[in-house]
Amino acid sequence: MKGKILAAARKVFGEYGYHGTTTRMIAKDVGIDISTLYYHWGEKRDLYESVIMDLNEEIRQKLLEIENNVKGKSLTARLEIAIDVMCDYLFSNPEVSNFILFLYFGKTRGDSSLNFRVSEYISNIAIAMGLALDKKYIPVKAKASVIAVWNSVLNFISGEDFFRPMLDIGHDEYIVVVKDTLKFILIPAFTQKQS
Amino acid sequence: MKGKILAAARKVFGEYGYHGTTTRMIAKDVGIDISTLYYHWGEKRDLYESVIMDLNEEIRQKLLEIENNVKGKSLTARLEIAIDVMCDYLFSNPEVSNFILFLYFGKTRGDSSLNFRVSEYISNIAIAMGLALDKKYIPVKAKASVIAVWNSVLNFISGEDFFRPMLDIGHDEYIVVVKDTLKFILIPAFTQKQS
DNA sequence: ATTGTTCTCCATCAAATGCTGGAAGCGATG
DNA sequence: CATCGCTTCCAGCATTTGATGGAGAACAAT
Repeated sequence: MKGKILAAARKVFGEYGYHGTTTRMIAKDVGIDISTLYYHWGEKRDLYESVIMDLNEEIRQKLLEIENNVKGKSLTARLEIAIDVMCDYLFSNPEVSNFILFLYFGKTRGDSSLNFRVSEYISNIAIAMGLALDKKYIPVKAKASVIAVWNSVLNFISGEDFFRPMLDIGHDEYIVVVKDTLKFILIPAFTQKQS
Repeated sequence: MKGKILAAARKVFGEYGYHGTTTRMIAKDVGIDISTLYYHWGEKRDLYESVIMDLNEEIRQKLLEIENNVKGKSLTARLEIAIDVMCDYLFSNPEVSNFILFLYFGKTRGDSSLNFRVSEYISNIAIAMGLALDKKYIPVKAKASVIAVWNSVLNFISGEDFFRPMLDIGHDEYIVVVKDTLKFILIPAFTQKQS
């Protein structure tokens, strides 16, 4: 039950954001009374933070998976694999990217400072992609590039409802276009001669 | 007064999103009673939609300005100008990009279908940048590329509080890094030989 | 001064929302 | 069966929040 609630919370929080979500919405989504929800998770904020921690772990795993997959490959191949894997994962779990974007851009009333551990990920990706040679010092440029890529992926997935009508294509084709566009833009950038 | 309220609403809605914003927060920001706010703008939703329309017009103007600036320039120069102008504008008005991102990714309780006229912009940019030759038919690839660029810009600006600490740099340097990173990634992509 | 218009605020309401107490269901154990 | 622990739900409380009515201030026109 705790798991079912957590999954529903992730979904609803991802769609409507923290303030846009009411505990009753989550409870209804699970099919239980609010009291049951409070019995298992306590305050709304606690549940919200639990979702964050849950997502943190899931994404860490996913990036680890990518890291293992790209070892020894060429830079182009590494980028392609990373884009494909992340897109497949996020398209299958669209609430994830939505949730993360809310965390990035939305303030939460009352104090906040919720920590989503992207920072470590960014560095790890930069190294895995070969953008940084020394683990001790990762250039600002490398980090910023990874952030840009990371965001591009999230945006295309979360913004599907918004962007797909503009392109006038179906869902499956959208996935292909997104992957192609990301590769089209990113691969030349990272494989160009460093100036 | 109507103007002051609209400006405050834009700011607060941009920070906290629709549901995260209360009419009292906006009124307090202006320094007036809520009743005064309701007197001028009626329902919260009306005020919200007014902000959207206001932003629509402002962005249309900004893109028009860019369009006029890039005429006759090379593709590389066009991209650089577009990135610089948009970054300068959005860094000076960070609530704008935040607001737009909320529109993209956040559902609003109750019925929604608020229309933010990005679709036209996307096509116009594609043409202005020379990614599409025929105004009648703009390739999906061109549109998708423009969307990716557009999103990248918004993300860097709205996510400054999130990303800047990762890079461990100051605000002014952040602006420079963002512009450079965008150019670093985008220019090679669009100037590469089409395959 | 009177009148009328516009604007602002105080007090307040009704609904929504976060949250809780207590009673009842239910399965395991004795 | 009786008891215990765990879980679920009903009913309700306190606060927040969207929204309004009415009284008064500011000000202009006559």
